[in-house]
Amino acid sequence: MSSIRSAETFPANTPAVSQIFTTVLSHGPLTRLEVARRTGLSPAAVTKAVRPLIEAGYLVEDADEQARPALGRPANPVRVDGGRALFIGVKVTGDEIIAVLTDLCCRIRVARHAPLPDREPKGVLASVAELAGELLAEAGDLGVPVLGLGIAVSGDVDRGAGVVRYSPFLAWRDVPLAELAATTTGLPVIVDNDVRALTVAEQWFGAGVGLSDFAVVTVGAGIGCGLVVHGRVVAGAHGVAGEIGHVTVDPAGPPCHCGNRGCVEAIAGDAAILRRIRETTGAEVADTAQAVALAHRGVAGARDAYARAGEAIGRGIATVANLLGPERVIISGEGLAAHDLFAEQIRDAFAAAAFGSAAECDVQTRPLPFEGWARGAAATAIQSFIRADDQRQRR
Amino acid sequence: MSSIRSAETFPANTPAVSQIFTTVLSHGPLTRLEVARRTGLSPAAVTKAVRPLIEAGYLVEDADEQARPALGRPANPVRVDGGRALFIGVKVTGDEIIAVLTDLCCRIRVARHAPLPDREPKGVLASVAELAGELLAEAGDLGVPVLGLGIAVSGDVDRGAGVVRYSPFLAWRDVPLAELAATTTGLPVIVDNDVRALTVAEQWFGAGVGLSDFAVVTVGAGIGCGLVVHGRVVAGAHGVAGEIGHVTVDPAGPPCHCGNRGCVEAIAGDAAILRRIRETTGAEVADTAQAVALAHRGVAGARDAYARAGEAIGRGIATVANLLGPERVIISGEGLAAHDLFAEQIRDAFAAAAFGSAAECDVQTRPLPFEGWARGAAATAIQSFIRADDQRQRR
DNA sequence: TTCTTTTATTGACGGCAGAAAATAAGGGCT
DNA sequence: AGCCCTTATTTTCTGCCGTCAATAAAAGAA
Repeated sequence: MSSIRSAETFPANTPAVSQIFTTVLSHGPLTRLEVARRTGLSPAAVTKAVRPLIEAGYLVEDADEQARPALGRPANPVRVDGGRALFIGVKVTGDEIIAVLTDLCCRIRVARHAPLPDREPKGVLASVAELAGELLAEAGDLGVPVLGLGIAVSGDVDRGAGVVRYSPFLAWRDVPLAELAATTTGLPVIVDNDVRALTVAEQWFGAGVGLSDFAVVTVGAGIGCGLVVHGRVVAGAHGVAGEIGHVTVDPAGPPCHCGNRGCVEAIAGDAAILRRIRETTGAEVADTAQAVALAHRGVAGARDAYARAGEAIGRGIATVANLLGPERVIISGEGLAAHDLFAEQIRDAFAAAAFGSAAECDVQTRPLPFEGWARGAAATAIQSFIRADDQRQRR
Repeated sequence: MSSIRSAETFPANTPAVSQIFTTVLSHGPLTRLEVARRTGLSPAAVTKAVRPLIEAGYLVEDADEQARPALGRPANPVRVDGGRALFIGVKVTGDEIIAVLTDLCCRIRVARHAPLPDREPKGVLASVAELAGELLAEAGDLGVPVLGLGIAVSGDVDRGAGVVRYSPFLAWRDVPLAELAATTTGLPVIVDNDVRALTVAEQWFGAGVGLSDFAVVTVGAGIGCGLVVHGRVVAGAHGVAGEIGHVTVDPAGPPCHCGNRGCVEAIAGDAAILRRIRETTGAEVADTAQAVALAHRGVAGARDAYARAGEAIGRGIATVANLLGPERVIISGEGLAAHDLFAEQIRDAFAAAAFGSAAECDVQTRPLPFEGWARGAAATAIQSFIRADDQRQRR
């Protein structure tokens, strides 16, 4: 707690600086020349921008003596010093809070979680503050300042205003969470939708690095989707975007809590799979783990439920691909535990429903550890720290 | 033909200039102060940027003496002089060519069309050149230079490269149309997908002015969709985007030429509606006009076919709204002749399938005259003339 | 007539980024 | 060992865009 300089800001006076920094952040160690090539700036501009970043400790020269191209002056790559600063990411679900302490490169240093005794904003805030306090103490032990706090909440979140407009799981409406948490913790706070936060993490530190158009699809209790178009995360004019879960794939399908029938989520969400297994097999499956076990044992009804789920997800992804033509779709989420049960159906349904060259889209799966969501929240905090008020996008 | 200075370029040395110009172009006459407010630039910058544009004749001071605010120095609004330059837009369909001569404000001055005797690139090119020649002659009579030619083709078009990658209607593959037409006509040529071109026209001169996120849905022989996200038209990583026509709305629906079942186009495309009317009523409907007439006469099978089409379109639009959260959806296309037959179904299906606040999206219809597509092509030519090599977006 | 109010314009200034050239740092060749 | 070649980095200089602050302009109000 003692070593925190809460007013520390990133020395990004100019768009070029933040562009250069994010390039180095995402693309590992790079020589100045290579940075210049990727950003379209001149080598001179890179040198000038890099110097203050090195002086401030955010970049370091990577004395990596192994990769010698053997001709000409040896290159002197720079990389981000992850240990220069720490960030806290918090994911709030309906029944627990997960918090991580990450470095500037979004690598997780410490992870904690705690049950959520109370869904009232006040109680949640207290729990967040407590976990954040523990992580701040850890950071203090390391002697590294914590420069931001990101909070991810599912539902309709206005990141700019820092307000949770509506969260079904928490039963919140118009809670100014950023302001509340900032006064409680003394840190700069960013609040964002959980799927968008995960998308930011993929864009800066994951499988979306370097892509200007991609989608992240999360499979679990719900089916979510984060979209990056023209290098920026899509937020939606009314706060709603990426609602792949309520895309209809079969108007004759099972009813969905949204009031329609045959939504992706009504077929491929955890609850939907469980219900279907119960209906077709009559078995008493209490949770997803049992359902997966049943399917792995080869019970036809269970396998079928997962196959249908895979087909629905594949169709949903194909819809995204047909509409947006992303370069890549990254499938992630807790539901990937059952990946082997529906991977094939996802691919087949996608291939069948993708139109023309939309099928060239690269569909990959990425496992998501349980701290993944919290890490996404940390990524939004890092992003907001770096570009404070700059809205440029990279190629 | 005589008065064409083919090398004339737009004096947009700086991003600020092109930003200011497009603001004035889209938002009618504006005072310099108002322009400064909208662009976020300082009034001084606007004054300096405007001067050369006035000298070059692209802007004029609007000596409009009626709207006096009666206090302070009288405002001196500037507007674009549409008559300063002309552009040609050409739409190539499977069986005819439509060409328009527009001014800089994309107002149509002359429209022509001609049948397409031949679908080979050579023959199409000759027809395009002939129509363009006629329009060039008209422009010559007016003494106004033509500064660009836009060509709109359905299918997979690489605008940057000026190549038609694949056009099913013309049976073309990898035709470098921009290059060919440029050498034939001597004009700078832009080739783009027809729906994207129409979207550009709406973005700059239509119902999309000032919006950073909206969609254009075209209803006709096919169902198409152009998307604007973050102020830019979505092109798709593999050339495919906005393929709303092949979004599945009912996996048990009628087969589509794409190989799937129940695509929007397989239910709401002109051919699909005709087929369904024939099947349900047994009537011999030869074309869309007859089908509309039948429905207007109250024939149940015909009315039903249109109702189904409206439902499919509404679902498709809801899918777009759920995924992207646009501010507005603009429905257009030749199919709007039957607008009264399915407008209600579109609205109902959209309202039912839109999730949460995605339903707040403003859905409007805009009639599309038969020169609409060609005007879109002209809009792309205007756009490319103005921003030559600038990729900034507006708010 | 003189003041007030709003808009437009001018000139000085600061700062970003690019170009060109200089400098640095190897390794290979003779 | 000394020279040359290649590549990386830095320095210096310069152009130029856009802001700041002061000024002009054109009414109506007092």
